[in-house]
This record gives sequence, structure tokens and C-alpha cells, in this order.
Amino acid sequence: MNDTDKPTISRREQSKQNRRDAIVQAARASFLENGYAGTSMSALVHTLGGSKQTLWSYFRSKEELFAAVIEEVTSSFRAELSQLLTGSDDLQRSLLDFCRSFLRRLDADDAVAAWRLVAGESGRFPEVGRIFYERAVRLTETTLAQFLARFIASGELREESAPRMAELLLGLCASRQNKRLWGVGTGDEASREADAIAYSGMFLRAFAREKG
Amino acid sequence: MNDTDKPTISRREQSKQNRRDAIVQAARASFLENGYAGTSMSALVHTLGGSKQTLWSYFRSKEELFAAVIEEVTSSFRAELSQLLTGSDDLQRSLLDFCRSFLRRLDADDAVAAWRLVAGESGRFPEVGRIFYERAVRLTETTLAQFLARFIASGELREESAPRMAELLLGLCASRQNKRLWGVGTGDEASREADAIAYSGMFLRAFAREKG
DNA sequence: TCATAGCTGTACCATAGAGTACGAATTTGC
DNA sequence: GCAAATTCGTACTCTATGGTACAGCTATGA
Repeated sequence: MNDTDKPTISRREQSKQNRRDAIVQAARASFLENGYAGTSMSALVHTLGGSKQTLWSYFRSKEELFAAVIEEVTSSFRAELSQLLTGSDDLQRSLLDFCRSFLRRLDADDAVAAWRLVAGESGRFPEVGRIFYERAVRLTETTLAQFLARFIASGELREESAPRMAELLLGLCASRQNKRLWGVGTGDEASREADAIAYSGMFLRAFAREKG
Repeated sequence: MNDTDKPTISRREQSKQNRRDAIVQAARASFLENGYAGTSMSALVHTLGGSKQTLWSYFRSKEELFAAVIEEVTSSFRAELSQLLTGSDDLQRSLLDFCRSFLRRLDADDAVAAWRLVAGESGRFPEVGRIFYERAVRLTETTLAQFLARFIASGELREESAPRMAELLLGLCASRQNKRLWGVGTGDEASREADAIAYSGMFLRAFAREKG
């Protein structure tokens, strides 16, 4: 009796949903590539096919559409990032793996574009930065912090603030992103691997307890 | 006989210079606040007083003016950052001081705005990111690396790549900037001090040699 | 004093943008 | 099959933009 086998949504609402998704996807592509001001609603209508009337019936303004796109971008980020931390007991290995996967995700073109969009527009649209942080970054921080807390408890990490540690490691990972934003430094496998090793290595040296 | 007491530049050229500066300053303010697309040449003329003819006689297009602004922004950054590293022999103290000053500089509203502008526009204007990195960030990296190299030589830091170390420390500092971009986290003295301590502390733990 | 380089103001052009209006065509639920 | 909800296409308004043209004004330099 759940809503998957007996959809309460009618054909109409279904196609409305699809339509909405299509709009958001197209808008997402354009906003990521051209920024807010560089995205034209008229052009969007042309890309999508259909009429302005229709577009405006789904989103009453450009800003509203933009908000929906930001929402979409952060939620897709969130979905992918929540699975980066395995339940492994090997601290060193887990951290390296985490850095690797996280950096790989950040290296993707759309991630770079999203980062640029958020950074560029959060001055004029304060919501954008806040949403991005709250719904994408912060979640990763807390998840990582919980992961680290286990190793503090087990004595493998120093007894210091886990959230702070998480922040520092993520900060390191994000710093690679800056060079990508600036068009410096490539997103190739080799440099990524080197960075993953450097970041997790630095972290462990700073926060791992000496053994024995 | 130097050119300060006997200016070779005529009154005309002097006032041209002033005019140009005024234009760049006004443009800078607008680009930083409104971004590239959000800056209007017509509005700029209005702010400056004078006529379009004049503005276009100094800069033949909006892009050319934008380039001049980026140039100005990076060069003013560079000028300030080159003096952050004292010749002190106390490693720990120097690093903490460096982080403090660097973070203070980054916390300034115009630095945040500049960071946003560069991040936001370097997708559409690849030059912008490259120039910003080459002329502002890279210089800081190499200066810091040279500074660190002295302590590697003296045995206070591990024998590892000084440029890499510099990159990591600056990366940490830059990570604070992200939160500012997103409008999360304030630029107040207290949090800055805490971050400076955390960054330099983490760095030292990771790269300082254990004593005796 | 005078020629002139440079400035001003204003009108103008072509293009583009967001958003509205509306009648006709199409799809949906029943 | 029919009424209602959507969608379509197109034309429209209003505002703004980067950039040009031009006639008159002003400070400069000799």
C-alpha cells in the first residue's frame, strides 16, 4: 500500500513533475555555464521548446528558478557525498580513500562550475552561499566528524575537537578546488592522488597519536 | 635628477593619469560589488560624471576596463602580501604571525569581494583566474616557501618539499575564505585568532621536527 | 593670444532582457 | 465525447545595455 505501486499522482501531475525536472535541468546547465546574469530566460524557453507562458507557470520569476537550481545542485551533491566514508577500522586507509573520492568528485567539471556559481553569486544572493553550506558542506563536515570521533575514542587520534579536525581536513581538500577554479592545476588522476596522500598524510601527522 | 622632483610628465598627462585611476577605482568598486555582467558602463559614466566619449577614450571596451581592474586588484594584493613574513628566527611565532596577518587581510570585505569576483568570472574569462593566481597567490607561495626553506636547512622542519608545505599552509588559510564567501562564519577577531592558531598549529605538528 | 587635444552632454543605434497578454491548439480526467 | 486544464506560438511592453556620432565647450601649451 505504499505510493510506489499505487501512485496517487495522476498522469497530469506526473507529466508536470517531468516537465519541471526538465526545466530545472536545462536551467542548471545554463546557470552553471553562464552564471545568473548570463542566463537568459528567453533562451531557456528556446532550448526547452514550448512557450514562455509555460515556463512562467512553473517558476514565477528568474530568481525562483535559480533557487530551484541551487536546491537541486546541493541535493545532488549531498546524495553523493554521504557515502564516502566506509565503516572501515583502518584509519589511515579510510582517510586516504575519503580524500581520494572526495577530490575526484570535486574535480568533475560540474562541481567546479557549481563551486564557481555559488562563490560568484553568494554576494548578491546570500541565500545561495548559505544553502550550499548548510545542505552540502556542513553535512559532510558532521559526517566526517562522527567518523573521526570513533578514532578519538579508540585512542588512535588525539583528544581534540572532532568537528574542528573535520573542518581542517575538508579545508585542505577544498583548497585544491581553488586552483581548479582559477584554471590553474589540472584535474588529472596523478595530481589528485598526490594531493590525497598529502592531505591525509598531513592530517594524520598532526592528529594521530604516536603508537606505543 | 630623478623623476619625482622633475616630472617629465606634463600637466596634461598627469591629469590623464588621475582620470584613468579614478575610472579604474570606480570600476573596481562596481565590478567587486556587482560582478562583470552586473556592472553597467552607462551607470559608471553616471557615477564618474563626464561623458561616455571620455570613458571609451580611456578603455575601448568593457572587457578592457575589466582587465585593468583585475590588474589593479592583484597588484594591490601583491603589494600588501609581500611584507607579511618577517625575518624572525622564531619559527612558531613567525608562522602564527603570518597566519594572523594573512587572515586579517583576507577577512577584509574587498578581499572577499575580489575572491568572489575571480572565482565567479574565471570560468568565462580564463585570464582572470590565471592572472590572479600568477600575480597574487603564487608570489605568496614562493615567498613562504623560501621562508620555510630556511627552517628546513636549520633542521627545525622536516626535509620535505618547501613549496608543497607552503601550498598546504596557504590552502588552510584559504579554506577560511570559503566560509566567508558563502556568508557563513564571521570575520571577527576572535574566530580569526582561533583559526590562525589552528592552522599554524596543525602545520607545525605535521612538519616540525621533534626536538632533541 | 590662439590652435588644439581632450572633455561634455545628449541624442542615437541595435540588441537583448524579463515578464505579460491572448487566442488557438492539445492533452487530460471523467 | 466533452469540459477543464495546460500548453503553444507569437506578438508585445518596458527597460536596459554596450557602443557610436556629433556639436559645442574648456583647459593646455607655446
